[in-house]
Amino acid sequence: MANITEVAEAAGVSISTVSYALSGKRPVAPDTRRRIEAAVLELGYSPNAGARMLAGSRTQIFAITEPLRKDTHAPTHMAFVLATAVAARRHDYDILLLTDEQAQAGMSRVAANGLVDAILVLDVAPDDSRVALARQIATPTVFIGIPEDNDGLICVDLDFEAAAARAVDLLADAGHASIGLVGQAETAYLKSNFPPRVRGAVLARSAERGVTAVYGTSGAKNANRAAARRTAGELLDGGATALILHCADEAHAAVLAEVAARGLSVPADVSIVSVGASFDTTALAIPVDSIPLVPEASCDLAVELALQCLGDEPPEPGLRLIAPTYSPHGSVSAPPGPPASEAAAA
Amino acid sequence: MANITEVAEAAGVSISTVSYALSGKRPVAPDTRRRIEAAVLELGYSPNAGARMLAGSRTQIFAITEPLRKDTHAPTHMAFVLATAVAARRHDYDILLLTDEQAQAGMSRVAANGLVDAILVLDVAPDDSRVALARQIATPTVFIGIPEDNDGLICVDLDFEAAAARAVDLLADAGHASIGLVGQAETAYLKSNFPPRVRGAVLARSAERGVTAVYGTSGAKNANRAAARRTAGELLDGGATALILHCADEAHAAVLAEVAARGLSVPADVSIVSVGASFDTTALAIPVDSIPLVPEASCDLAVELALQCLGDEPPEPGLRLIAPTYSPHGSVSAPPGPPASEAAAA
DNA sequence: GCCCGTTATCGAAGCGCTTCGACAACTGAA
DNA sequence: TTCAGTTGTCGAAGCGCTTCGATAACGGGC
Repeated sequence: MANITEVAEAAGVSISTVSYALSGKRPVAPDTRRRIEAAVLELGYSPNAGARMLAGSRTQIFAITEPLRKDTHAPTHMAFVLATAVAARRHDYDILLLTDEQAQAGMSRVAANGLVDAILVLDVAPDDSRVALARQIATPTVFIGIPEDNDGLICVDLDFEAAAARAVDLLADAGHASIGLVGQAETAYLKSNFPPRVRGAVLARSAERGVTAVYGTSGAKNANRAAARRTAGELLDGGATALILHCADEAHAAVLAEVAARGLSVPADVSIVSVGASFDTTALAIPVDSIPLVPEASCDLAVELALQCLGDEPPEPGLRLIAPTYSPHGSVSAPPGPPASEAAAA
Repeated sequence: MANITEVAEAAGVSISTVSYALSGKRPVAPDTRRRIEAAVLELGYSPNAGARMLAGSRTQIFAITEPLRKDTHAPTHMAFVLATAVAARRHDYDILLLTDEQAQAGMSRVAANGLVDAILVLDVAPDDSRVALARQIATPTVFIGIPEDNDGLICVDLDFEAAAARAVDLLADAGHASIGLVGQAETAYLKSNFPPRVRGAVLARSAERGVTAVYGTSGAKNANRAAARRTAGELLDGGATALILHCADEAHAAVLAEVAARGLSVPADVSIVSVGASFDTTALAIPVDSIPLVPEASCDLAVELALQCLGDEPPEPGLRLIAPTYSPHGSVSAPPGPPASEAAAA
C-alpha cells in the first residue's frame, strides 16, 4: 500500500500537486498529470480511506439500516439492498450494512463517529422506531418507505395509492363491477408501511368508481400458498370477476393455480392485475399485468437525495412518490358477458 | 460531534489520558476515569472513525463480498449475511457490503485503500474468481464455503460430506436398502460449491454401506415445486423407501405434498432426512429430521478466524469443516415390512 | 534522609490526506 | 518597460486520534 508521498517522489512533484491532480480541484499541467498518473499506476496507489475521511469532509460511505428480520420477505428486501448498493457505487459510495439490533444502536453509532455521510432506511414500518432516531441525529437520513409519522423526514416510495387506484381504474374501465383484492398476511399490515396503503386505496377508489371491492388476506409465511388459494376462491365465489394481487411471488402462483383448478381462463373469465410486485410477473404460469414496485426507481432517487443532503442546498423534507407504471401482459379484459337469458332480456 | 479535546478539557486532563482511559491500554486513576466517563457521557462523545483508522492500525470494519445474484436463494444468503453481521458486531466490527460487480472490483478497492481489516467471502462458487484475488491482496480473507482450488486459503464450512454420510448411515442403520436424494437444480451444481459435495458423499457412502442411492434434481427456481414433486415421485416409483432432501424450503414442502398425495405416511412408509437446510424443518407440514446447515456456526468461526488473522499468530491456511449435528423429529424409522407373502416365506 | 521503582499523567510525534495561502514564471495590455 | 492577471506548483497547517517516551509524585527499603 503505497502512500501519496511515494507517488509524489516517483513523479518528482509535491504531495499537494498529486492531490490536486487526482481530485481535479486545481489545474495541473498536462505533462505533470501524466507523470503522476504513471506513478499511481506503477505503485498501485489508492488513497488511504481513513486519511481521506479525516482530512476531507466526506467518508464516501452510506449506511443502510435493514433489520433483516427472519419473517420478512427475503427476495424483495435483497432486491432493495442490491439496488441501493448499485446506485451508491455509481457515485463512488460504499455501503455499510446495519442489521437487526444495529438498526437502532448502529444508526446512533455511525452518526456519532462520523463513519458515514448519510443513512438510508429500508424496510420501514408504520411506527418505525428509527424515525425518532433520525430526527435527533445530525447525519442526513433518507427513508425508502413511508412511516406514519413522517413530519420533516425525507421519504421515497412508489406511489402505492396511485398504483392501487390505477389498478381499480383499469378494471373498472374494462367493465368490471366486482373486484377482489388478494392482500398480504395480517401481520404485514402492522409491520410494513405499504400494505395498508394499497388496501385503503383499492377500497377508496372502488367506492369512487361505484364498483364493489372485497379484500382477503394471502396468509402468513408457511401457509402462504394454501391461504392465497383459499382467499382467491372465496373472492371468486363472492362474485368477483377481477382480482388485484398484492402479495408475494408464490401467492401469485397459488392464485393462478386456483383459477386454473376452477376451469376459469385469464382474462376471458377472470381479469388479474398485480400491484407492487418486485418480481417478474411474466414468469408466472400465465403472464400477469403488473403495476410493479421497481426497487431501482426508489433506491436511485434515495441515493440522489442523500447526495443532495451533502451539497449546499439540501432538499426539502417531505414525501417523494414515484409515479406507477403499467405493464400490460394480456391478463385484463372485459368481464364475461351476462348469461344468455340476461343478454336476451337486455 | 464532540472530539477528544473537548472531553479532555471537560475532564481536566490531557487527551492522551482520555485515550488511555477509553482504551484501557494504560492504567488510569479511578477518580480520573470517573471524571472522563462523565464528560464522555455528557458530551455524547464517540471517537471519530476516520481518525481512529488513520492513527490506529484497525478500521473495525470487515467487508463481506456477496454477489447477491438474482438467481440465488435469497433467504439462505440473507441468513448468512445476517449471521456474519451479528458475529462481527460482537467484536465491535461493522460490515461493509460488496455486491455483484463489486465482489470483484470492490475487493481490490477496499484492500488497496485500507478501508477494512479483513474480507469475508460468501456464496462461494466452485471456480470462484475471488480466489485469485484473495491470493494477491494483503488484506486477510476468509471464505465461507469451499472453492475447488483452495490451496493456501482459509475456508470455513459445514462438513457437507460428513452430513451427507451421516444421513445415509441413519437410513441404512434403520434398515433402508434404497435411498433417493432430492437435490438441487442442475445449475446449482455449477454455481455453488456444496451441492456436488452432498451428492458425491451420498452416493459414495451408499456404495460403502451396500445400499442403492438414486439422485434427482429439484428443478430451477420457478418450476421448483413441480419439479420437486415429480422427482420425489420418480424416486419413490424407483423403489426408494427413504428420501434425503437437499433442497429449498418449498421443495421440501412439495416432496411432502407428493408423499401425502400418494397416501404414504412418514415415517411408516417413507423415511425422510433433510441435509444442509438452513430453515426450520419442524415448521413443515410434517416435521422432518434435519442435519442442518447452521449459518451462525460457519459465520461465527469465520469472524473468529478473521480476527486471528489480525493478531500476532495468524491461523494456518486450510479448511475448517464444521461437524454436522443431527436433530431427530420422528421422520425416520425402519422401512415398511415386506408384504405378507414374503414375510411368510421368511 | 536518599535512592529506586512504581504509578498516573502529560507532551509531542506522527498516521496520510485535503486545502489554503504564497509564490514563481509567464502572459498581454498599458 | 512596468504592472496586473493567469497558471502551475509548493509548503505547511490541520483533521482527531494512538502511542511512545518523559516526568512528576509517591512510598518503601536501606
